[in-house]
Amino acid sequence: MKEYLISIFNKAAGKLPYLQSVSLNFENPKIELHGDLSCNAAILLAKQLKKKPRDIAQEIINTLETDPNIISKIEIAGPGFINFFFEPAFVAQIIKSILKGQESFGRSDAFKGKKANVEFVSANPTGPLTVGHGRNAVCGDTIANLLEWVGYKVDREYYFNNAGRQMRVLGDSVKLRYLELLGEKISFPEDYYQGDYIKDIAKNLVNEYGDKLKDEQPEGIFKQRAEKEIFNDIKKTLSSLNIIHNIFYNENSLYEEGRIKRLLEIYKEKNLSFEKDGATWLKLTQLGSEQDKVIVKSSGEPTYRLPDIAYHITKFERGYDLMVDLFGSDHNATYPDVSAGLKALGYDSNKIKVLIHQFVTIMENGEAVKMSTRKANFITLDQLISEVGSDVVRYFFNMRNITTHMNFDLSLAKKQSDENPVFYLQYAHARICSILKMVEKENLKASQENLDLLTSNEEQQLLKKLHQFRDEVFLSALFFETHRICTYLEELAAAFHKFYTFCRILGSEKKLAEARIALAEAAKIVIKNGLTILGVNAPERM
RNA sequence: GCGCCCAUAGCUCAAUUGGAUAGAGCAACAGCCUUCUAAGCUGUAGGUUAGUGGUUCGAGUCCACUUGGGCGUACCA
Repeated sequence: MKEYLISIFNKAAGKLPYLQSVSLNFENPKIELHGDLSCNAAILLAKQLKKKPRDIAQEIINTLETDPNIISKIEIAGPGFINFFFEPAFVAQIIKSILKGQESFGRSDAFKGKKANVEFVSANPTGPLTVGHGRNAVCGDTIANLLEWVGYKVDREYYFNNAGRQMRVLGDSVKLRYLELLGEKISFPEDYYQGDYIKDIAKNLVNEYGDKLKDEQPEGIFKQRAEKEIFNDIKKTLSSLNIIHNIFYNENSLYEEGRIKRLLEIYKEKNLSFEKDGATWLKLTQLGSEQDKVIVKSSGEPTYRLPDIAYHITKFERGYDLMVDLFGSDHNATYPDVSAGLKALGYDSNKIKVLIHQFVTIMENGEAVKMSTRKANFITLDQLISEVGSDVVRYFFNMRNITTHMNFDLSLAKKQSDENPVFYLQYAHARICSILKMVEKENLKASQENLDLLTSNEEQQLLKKLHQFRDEVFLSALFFETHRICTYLEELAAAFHKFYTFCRILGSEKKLAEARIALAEAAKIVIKNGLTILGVNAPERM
């Protein structure tokens, strides 16, 4: 429908040049009375043309060459909206595109030939993933899916650091637990990793090596073993959500390849850094920031900013047209420094899209649970998945705008998992599969011959919803908003359930039944494609 | 103190990026299964969009201030 309007407006723009100076915007009105699609161009043009919007609207309508078999009515309404009403028979034609496109319907090649990198999760291997990481993981993977649907070639990347202070404490923690298991009296510092998983790793070492590791350094086998086991667990957790990163980028390689050293030299050469109090500072004030920041501590160790900048340079070198970084809100202060540091070197930081998601507050028995990996009072992502299932976890995190502070009531999630909207969608899909099996037994088949019979309110509502899918995918990708897909699918499922209730297939006249089967198949394809983007299964029966 | 984010129905959240009468789910109430899956459908009730002012044809959305919350504000990441 929208494509048709765009084409006739483009044609009219030849006669009305001012149409080219406005961005054409066709909306789906909330109220049926306002038509199927609505255009506000006349209102937007009023000021520029110094004419009444309704007069401009009339002029536009007079110029449009519309096919009466496609558009049944055009109205000017309110302050100057142009409302278009479509012929039911034309609306039904969408079924043909859907059945032709199948599992590709909704994809577009808008960004064909472009490469994108989505960096997400990126948790250091100091402990299992928590529910908080779950939001990052799910949204990151879904955004990657969305980008693929609009034509990008996408890399899913995990950036990690296995050096540094956190990891040293991890090694120390494992060694202490190891000694404890050997019967030594230890005192376990409060700021060490308290979780039971540390004891499990120590136990494995005792089982394999006995007391032979007593004199080993914590930085050696203890740290290495901990990293390996924890990383394996993280990957296992992610893969149970069907999340697979194809690139793991180790911060350490930036040092090994001499990138850190080189970057420092470049900043010095360009006179963008200076020495003070034994540390090296980046002249961020000169680049528009509030204050200068340390990039190498007086101890000689770089702060996170330097490797972060070097890391993003590798992404530029790897030729990405779009780089998405997904962080929790605790990182909201770090990015501007990195961006400024990159811009100073001539990199186009507009290619980097930093998405900050707000925290997940876990509620249990009406109380907020404060979580910390160090203190080990977290709820792991694994626990959550095993309690409610991967589909619910993925849907739950996807269904909300990442800007929202999200409340996760654990007790409620377990109790009411049956009432989760994801089942509403899956049920719609299962219902369609079931009816399609049923009609096969009756020797009925989908037919595209008599789609013009699909004129009832429920059929038309469902068809119009199907028209919107491709646009929803495109806009979701453009704005990196996964929740739009959820909202759309809930509306689509609702439209289907109504159709199912009021428009029966078995028992209808044969031509009508065959057209309805085609409609049901089209709805099935779109629901399934939408769920696929979200990473949620579309079951054939429930 | 300063910076970023947030505040919408009893609860959890939407609202086509400034559009027309702010919508869903859950919870509550009243109905619908001898007929394709009742994990469904129909109806009722629920709102000064935290507050005050401003910008314009038009504001939940943009601006200013106020209130209340989250996260930062390191020579941690």
